[in-house]
Amino acid sequence: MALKAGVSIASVSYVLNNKIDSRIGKDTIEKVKRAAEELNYRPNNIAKSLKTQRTNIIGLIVADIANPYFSQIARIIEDEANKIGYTLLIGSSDENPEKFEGLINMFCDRQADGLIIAPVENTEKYLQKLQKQKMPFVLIDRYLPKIEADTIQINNYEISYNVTEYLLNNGYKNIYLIAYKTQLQHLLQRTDGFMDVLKKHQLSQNKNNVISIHKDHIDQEISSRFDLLFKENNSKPDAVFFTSNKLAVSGIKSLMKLGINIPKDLAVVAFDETEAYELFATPITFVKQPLIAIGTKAVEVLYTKISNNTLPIQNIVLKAALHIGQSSEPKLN
Amino acid sequence: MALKAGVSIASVSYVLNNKIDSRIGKDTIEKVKRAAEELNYRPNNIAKSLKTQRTNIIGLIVADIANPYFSQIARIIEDEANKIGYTLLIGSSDENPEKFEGLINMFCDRQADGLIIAPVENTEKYLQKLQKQKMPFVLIDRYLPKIEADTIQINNYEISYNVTEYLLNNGYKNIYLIAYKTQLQHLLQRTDGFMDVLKKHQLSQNKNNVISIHKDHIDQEISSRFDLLFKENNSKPDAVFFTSNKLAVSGIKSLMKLGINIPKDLAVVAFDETEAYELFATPITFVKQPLIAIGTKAVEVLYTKISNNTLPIQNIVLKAALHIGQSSEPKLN
DNA sequence: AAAATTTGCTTAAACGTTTAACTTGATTAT
DNA sequence: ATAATCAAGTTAAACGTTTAAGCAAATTTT
Repeated sequence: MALKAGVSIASVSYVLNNKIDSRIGKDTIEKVKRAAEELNYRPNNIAKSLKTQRTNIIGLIVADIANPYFSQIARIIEDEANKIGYTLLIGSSDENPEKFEGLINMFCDRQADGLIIAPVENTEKYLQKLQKQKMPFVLIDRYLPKIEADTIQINNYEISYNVTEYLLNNGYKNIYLIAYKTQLQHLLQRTDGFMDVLKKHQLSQNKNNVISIHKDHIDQEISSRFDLLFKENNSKPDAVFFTSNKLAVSGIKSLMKLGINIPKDLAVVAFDETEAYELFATPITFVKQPLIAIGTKAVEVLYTKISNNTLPIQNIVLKAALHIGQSSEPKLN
Repeated sequence: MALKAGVSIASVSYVLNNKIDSRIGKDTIEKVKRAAEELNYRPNNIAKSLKTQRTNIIGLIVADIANPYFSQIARIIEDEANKIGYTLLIGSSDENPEKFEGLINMFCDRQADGLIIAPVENTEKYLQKLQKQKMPFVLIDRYLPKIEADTIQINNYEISYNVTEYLLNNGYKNIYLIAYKTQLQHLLQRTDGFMDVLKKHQLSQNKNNVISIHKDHIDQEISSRFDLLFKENNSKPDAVFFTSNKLAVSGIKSLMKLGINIPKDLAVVAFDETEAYELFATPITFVKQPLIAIGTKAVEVLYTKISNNTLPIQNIVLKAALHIGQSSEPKLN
């Protein structure tokens, strides 16, 4: 390239990087640009990265890329990253700590400039390792109490509290929460919000209004719990609140099999969006997370962190909204 | 690292890359391995790539990563790539030639070792550029007639032919095909298969049994076409065959609004899977593509291409299967 | 007119690996 | 005893950039 333009290798670099502070003559600039055009020249990013110690790569670790919640977020983050000149590398941990570690290592090996992470349970040590190596990162969706780091979260407790109040106000008395068996704080907060409303209204005798499902056997467990719940004739639920889209989809399938009419027999509220809701006969009421805000904030916070790793930690909480459909219409008595 | 082990930088390289052909003593191997362990040493891939001219990166360009068809394929390809030591970089063109070009450039700039591509219309020139630069690539899902390249496809014509015959055999007489307005061969083949069955059974008077939808206005166009079709009383369809999952989801939503009962009033067959079908009241009959085979074959073919770019071109055709639900049950008269 | 500064460009080191070529000492073959 | 071979390691060039430092010529300042 340099010889094609008939100038030094350094001049090429200065011109192509617009380093106008270093003084390059107009004709040299012309020569280089024309040669670059003609040769279809594209600088070698590998070499550039080796020298500059920056790759312009952001790594994203999601829990499950097949889940529309994460694939949507990934798209948003990709767009935001591109806007500021970064390439996004995506990995899916599938909630598996080993796979999670593998991804962390992969991103470190590829010298990502920073990471956006939805952490998995029991992965504190890997995040601590990142902190030791001064790899900038931002946690999204979840956080780990032992890790002091930048986070983007939503108001899980509050929105869950509000949803439960909303159902009560609509006349539902025997509300069940379908949750995960988990230690993940953001999910526990959803349960807490629910429970606190029950307590407040002295309905807390029913601690067993919370049904906890193991993430690896969603269909089986929901199906068998629902069979029991809706076949015994005392104390049937009149509303269920699913704390994730996967639980909701599985649960609704189960309810269809049981021939339960929504909302006549049972009100339903779900968490998160998925296209699947749209083919269900009754428009589903669901908690809509501010995905765009989450994605843009995550990139923004990470970018400031990459630029200056000594900045104080930010813990950003965004508000989710309740999107009201017909699945939770006021109860008719 | 080298000084930590007390050996030369070269010895470290030999040991860590298991270059046993070069003769390294047992104690040196020990020293290096222990030092690597202690320092938590991870070789710099950037430098490695600069020297070796290989990045161990495979790029994947899909048409729409939010579509479960492509996100599934992406997961499969990622797993396959990892198995053979490659990292997968994913990009989504959103059927936009400019974005497509941007991704091609990005992958070239990042020095991917090879690309797996679902090409967009009017992108021949970018693929030709790749061929000129000797960048190995494999086309999936689609192909461009002007481009001689390795491809993985399915038997689009045949499966569409079979689906149409199947509907006829089930007693449906007035079948409509919902297709895209497009020049993409694989989609045209689906239309051809459909039309050829109609012709064979002398039902071809109705060339307008094919409804072509512009990809950017799916909901509006389907909705208005269906409004017309099902409100006029002569020649109502008794079956529709959607040639993609997006068309199917949109179409089924429309049919729900129109209060049409499936399969009593209308049989439905879709192309490709999506979780959304599962929440629909009637289990949907759909064409199931062999996603795992597509993904593994794509990686396999690409890998042989990377290893030896002079090998002859392969055009692999895999078979799709019809997954029969209740949405296309034999017609009751 | 000499000194100082500015302009325009080049030189060369560095980034962290890989790998061919080399060295040195030990062993084996003649 | 000498030559040839082998084993175990080191040296140094190279990959394609960036960028500090250097240098000459032109311009400005004194």
